[in-house]
Amino acid sequence: MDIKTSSKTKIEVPGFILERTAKRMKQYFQRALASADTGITIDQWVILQQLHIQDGLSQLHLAKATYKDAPTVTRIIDLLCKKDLTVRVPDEADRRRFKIQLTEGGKAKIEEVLPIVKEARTVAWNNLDDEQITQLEATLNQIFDNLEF
Amino acid sequence: MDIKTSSKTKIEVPGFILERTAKRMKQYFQRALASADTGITIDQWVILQQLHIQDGLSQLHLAKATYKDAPTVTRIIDLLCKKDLTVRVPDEADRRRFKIQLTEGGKAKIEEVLPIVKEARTVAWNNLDDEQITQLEATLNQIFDNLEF
DNA sequence: TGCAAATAATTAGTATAACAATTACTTTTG
DNA sequence: CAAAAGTAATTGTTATACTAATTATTTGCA
Repeated sequence: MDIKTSSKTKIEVPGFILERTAKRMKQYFQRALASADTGITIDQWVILQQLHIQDGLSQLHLAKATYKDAPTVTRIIDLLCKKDLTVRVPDEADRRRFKIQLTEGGKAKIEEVLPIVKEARTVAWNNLDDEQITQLEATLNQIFDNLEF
Repeated sequence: MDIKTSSKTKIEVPGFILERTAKRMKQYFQRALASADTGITIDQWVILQQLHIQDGLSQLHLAKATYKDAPTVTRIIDLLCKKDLTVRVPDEADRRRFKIQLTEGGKAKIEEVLPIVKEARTVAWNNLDDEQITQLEATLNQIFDNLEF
């Protein structure tokens, strides 16, 4: 019995396909970062990338922008700070907050990692035309909106 | 500054949309299971569902069928066995293996959970026609294949 | 103004996931 | 047939995610 190729013995609902594709994509990006010895994970990259777009965000802003929750962001920032890629700057306007800022090392890390991520993207979207990607985004966003809570 | 609605300050590449949609879907199903007090997680459900399709699979077969890795399956089976939903039956043809079998409780749990999962699915696929779902599956499978390793 | 409610960050506990390494067993093959 | 190679399950470590609870601070409202 070969589970890998039998069709009647596999879960094939769209949700499962979505889940496994997202998982493999994440794994692929993760391995690309690991084999290039970047020293960061894909989730840490997502935070760095967000800071690249807009530096000095609070942790809660980062959480909302990246769809991660607050405890997760706390721990990712802990790791990024330990690696000297970011710093927590107290927000003097609200002493509960920090502004998370990229260090010079953090900015350098972004320059280092960006080509690796772009290369992985070209692999992922290979054989897909713009129309398909647009359609994919629209459908995914519809599902996302359906599941608003 | 409202991060939630500003478009220029958000990461909007297709991979990010895929990731966040898969994450929200998983979260939605997870909450449906939790609020109905099923006592299982969505990942445990995936294993149960696979056993429902084909009972008595080895852990490695389960891993391949569900795209989880072996250690993850070991730990999920540990939990399912602790809840008396499955049992590890030694495979006398190969003493390295177990056959994972549903208990009566496991079968009952599947009957209990299936309607909850089906209901969540109708919410997820709301506003999508069959053509869109077919297209979505095809595109996702193309991406999945692109990232074969 | 003062106190209750809300907010930002953190901590703790459990579950999932990747990877590496280990143990026990089976298959290959020399 | 015995040693080597391969396989199934497990264990350990690190990271991410969700929930709940805690602390510190700020805001809202009576």
